[in-house]
Amino acid sequence: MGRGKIEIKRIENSSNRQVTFSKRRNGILKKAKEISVLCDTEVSLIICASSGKIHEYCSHSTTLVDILDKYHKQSGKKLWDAKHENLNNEIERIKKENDSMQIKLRHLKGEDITSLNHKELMAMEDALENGLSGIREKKASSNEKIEGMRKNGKVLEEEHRYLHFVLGQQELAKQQREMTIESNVREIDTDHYTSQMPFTFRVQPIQPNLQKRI
Amino acid sequence: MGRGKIEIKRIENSSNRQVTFSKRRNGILKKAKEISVLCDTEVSLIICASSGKIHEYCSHSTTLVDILDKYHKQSGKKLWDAKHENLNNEIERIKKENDSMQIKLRHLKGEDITSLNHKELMAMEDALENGLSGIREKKASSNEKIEGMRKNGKVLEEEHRYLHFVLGQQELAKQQREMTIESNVREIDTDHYTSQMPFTFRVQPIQPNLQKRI
DNA sequence: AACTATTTATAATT
DNA sequence: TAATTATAAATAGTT
Repeated sequence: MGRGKIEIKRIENSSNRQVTFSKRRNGILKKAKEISVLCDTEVSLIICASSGKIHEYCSHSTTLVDILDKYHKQSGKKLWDAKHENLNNEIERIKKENDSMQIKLRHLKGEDITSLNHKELMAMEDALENGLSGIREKKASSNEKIEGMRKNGKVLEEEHRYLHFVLGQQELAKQQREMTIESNVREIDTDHYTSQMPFTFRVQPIQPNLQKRI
Repeated sequence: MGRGKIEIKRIENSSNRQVTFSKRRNGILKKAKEISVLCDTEVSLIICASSGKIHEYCSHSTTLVDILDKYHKQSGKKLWDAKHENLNNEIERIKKENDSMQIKLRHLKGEDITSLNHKELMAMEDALENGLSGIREKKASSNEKIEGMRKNGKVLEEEHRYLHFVLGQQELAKQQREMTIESNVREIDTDHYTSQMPFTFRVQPIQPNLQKRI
């Protein structure tokens, strides 16, 4: 039906093929709708375009699943069995993997080891020792870091308190100076603060090897 | 397309409807085949007649399941039955379990432990120590058992060799007796064997505390 | 089920 | 890419 009769075989020219696809797709979708309405029947039409897009018609008042159910019952063909079988195999495979890991884990925890032979026990011992040394290394470095942070924190805190103290003293001195500027009171110097300061506020050298020159 | 234009609505006359169904069904099946060949596409057409009979077309080089698979992926609509869904869920669940075990195993082997915090490291260390002590206990008892078997084996071997020796001597004595029955040779007694026997063949008491009465 | 007048679909063209 | 048109194909009503 067109300007010329065509042979029903793959259209090699790709843009022609695309145009024909578009026209005939609309045509067949319309036909599907018409037959389902005119004859009151259930129709499912699925067309997969080479682009990957899917065009579908499913008659009103039903669903694809309903139609497939009917198809299944009537044809006796088991559409899903192959699929189910594959899924079941997959489950079987993963479960086995799971079980063997479970056993390994139990062994590493020292459980159920009666079944192991001497060689296996030796291998296990090696693995555990390796793991333990790894863990201990990690833990040690982590402990060090924490300890380091703690120490550093303490030093900073003391410095902080000392600075606050000095600041407070200077503030006090300033006030006194202002109040007694005419009474010729000697200025309080920093050495004086230090000698007044409680012991805990004196900064300890961070590097104990570097002694303060007295 | 026919002697007169028709409105697209259910044909009330049942025999007319049946005739139209038959004609249009052939028409659309032909169209489905044509588009799939001309445009090289996958097509599935399912028509459920009111009689209950199902008419189907599925393009060459594919199957309904394939097409439905594509439909499923592309549309995201759930075509699968509950069983299918369950199997998929099960796979998902087991895979997750698998992954977490894999991670635990790696941790126990001392790999990928940088992500662990201090508390987790402590727990891991405990687990490894437990495992190790279990393994060592087992290994020790196994070693003991092997040693025990080895010792026991040696003793039995010696007894065996001794018994062979005695048997050989008795055989010899019998032959000599037969050969010299008239020459009045004194019978060789068991004490005599023992004194002739090399030292290694003398049975050592298994319980050293039970001394042989002399 | 076959026929055929007419509608519909669409291949080629614009 | 979309509209047009000449023609093939489909089919509604008839026999």
